[in-house]
Amino acid sequence: MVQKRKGPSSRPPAKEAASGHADVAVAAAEATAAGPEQSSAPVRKRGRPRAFTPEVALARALDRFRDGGYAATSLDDLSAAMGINRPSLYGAFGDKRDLFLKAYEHYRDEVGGQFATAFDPALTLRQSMERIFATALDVYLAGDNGPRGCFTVMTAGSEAMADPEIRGTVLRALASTDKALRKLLELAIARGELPSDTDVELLVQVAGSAIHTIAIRARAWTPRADLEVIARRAIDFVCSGGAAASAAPRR
Amino acid sequence: MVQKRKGPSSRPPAKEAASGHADVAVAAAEATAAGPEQSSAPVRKRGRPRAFTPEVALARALDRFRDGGYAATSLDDLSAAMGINRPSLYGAFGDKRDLFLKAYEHYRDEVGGQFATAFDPALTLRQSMERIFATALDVYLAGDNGPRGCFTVMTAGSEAMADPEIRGTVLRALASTDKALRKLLELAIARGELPSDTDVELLVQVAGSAIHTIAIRARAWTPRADLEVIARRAIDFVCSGGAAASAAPRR
DNA sequence: TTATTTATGTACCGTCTCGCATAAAATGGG
DNA sequence: CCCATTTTATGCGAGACGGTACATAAATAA
Repeated sequence: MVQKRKGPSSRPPAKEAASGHADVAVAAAEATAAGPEQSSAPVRKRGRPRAFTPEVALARALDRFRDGGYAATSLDDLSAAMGINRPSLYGAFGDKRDLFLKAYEHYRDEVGGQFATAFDPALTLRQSMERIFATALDVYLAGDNGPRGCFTVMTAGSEAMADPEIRGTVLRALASTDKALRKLLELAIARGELPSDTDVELLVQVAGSAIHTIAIRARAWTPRADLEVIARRAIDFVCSGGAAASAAPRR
Repeated sequence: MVQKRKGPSSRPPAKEAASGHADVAVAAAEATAAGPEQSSAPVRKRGRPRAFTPEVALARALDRFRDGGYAATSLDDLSAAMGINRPSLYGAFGDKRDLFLKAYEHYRDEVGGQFATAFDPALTLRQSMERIFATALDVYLAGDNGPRGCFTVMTAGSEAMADPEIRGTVLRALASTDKALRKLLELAIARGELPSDTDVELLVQVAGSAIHTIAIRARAWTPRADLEVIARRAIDFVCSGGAAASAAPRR
């Protein structure tokens, strides 16, 4: 956590260094959010307790960032949406950029969890593919003010170019999806669902890029039916193994 | 947040209504940019001449918008980069949002022109595909401060959700690319470069989504060689006609 | 109880934001 | 030559921006 920005005498890092693993204990709290007062650890911390649950506050912040992006979302917007006054917000999550990074990680956990069920090895290849794209459509089209799209794609388009740390998270997210798709296809080959000479990288590319094009088009309010056509083509193509990858090129 | 519409008494539209086709005459100037003083129309307008060329000023503005996006680019940034003080800038292009839209149209003309050579009917399908992706890589990886990516993808991720007019331009750009690819493939079929039972929509999707995934990854500093691999796969796939589209699905 | 620790709410800082009012400068028309 | 027209530069102003002091409130430890 080098974080070159920020002037001297930054308090939040000092707090982390002083209280040690306090943040870890808080982060261990499950997102189930059963009751507002019932925290995870039986040991109560020393001072005045927080009036908010960090998990749900982060989710609220994420909503705002997903709607407008980093630059267009002000701390006032965030403070209002999270129900936390700015000084508390700053004390709990650091400055705006820190909050953005934490919200992004929250997104990765949340959406990663939604996609995880689609990659369940108990499913057939086709079942997995159907769920992957069904989840993608649900995630990308949801939103009170309009389709929120894919946060990784949004962030790649805005902050990833100039900010190395944010870029790192984007690259990690992209690589994670590629890897999951590759593993899924290799498992399908091992099971005999796809022929052993399948061009895995081609199928990974077709499926992954279909997700990206869906994310982009969703943000522009492309009707769900149109996106489903794109998804259907990718699913059928992958599940057919690329329709004879061993066929000789025609020219 | 994208700032509603603009209050009453907006001057730039009034000026357009008064001076009539002034903007059209300026817009008709070729982008060749031969000399700074030699304007398009031989008739000089009445008042004090402009100290800048609208075309190159728009190009400068576009550079800034492509680097940081709409919200993160201030009018001071734009004013400095264009070499135009804010009031002149406002008088010539309207407010920030108007300037963004005009810069976007400039981008569409410029990049559309670069891609146009790739869609020359005199080229073979493979030659066209090679040029399309070579152009995409050049355009998306260029930039003094980092890879600028695809402006349409960037704008889809940021402003397109909440601003209908910007969204319209994004949708037009997306549809334009799809249409050009479709036409290219249909021509290839008519010439016998691809079999008549080729699944055109599948190939359009694979090529178009490859462009999108390249644009996204480029913004995150993915090495050019990695992007070339993606391009290569899309090119070979399309030029092989999808490797037997008529093959029966395996399951 | 008292001390300590942590979080909260108000209020504020300096800076930047966008847009515009104003007046000077540069051209063509009469 | 003077006027009309258009663009230029200076600079202002109301508000939003990110970030922070400060005093207060609420909890635990001694």
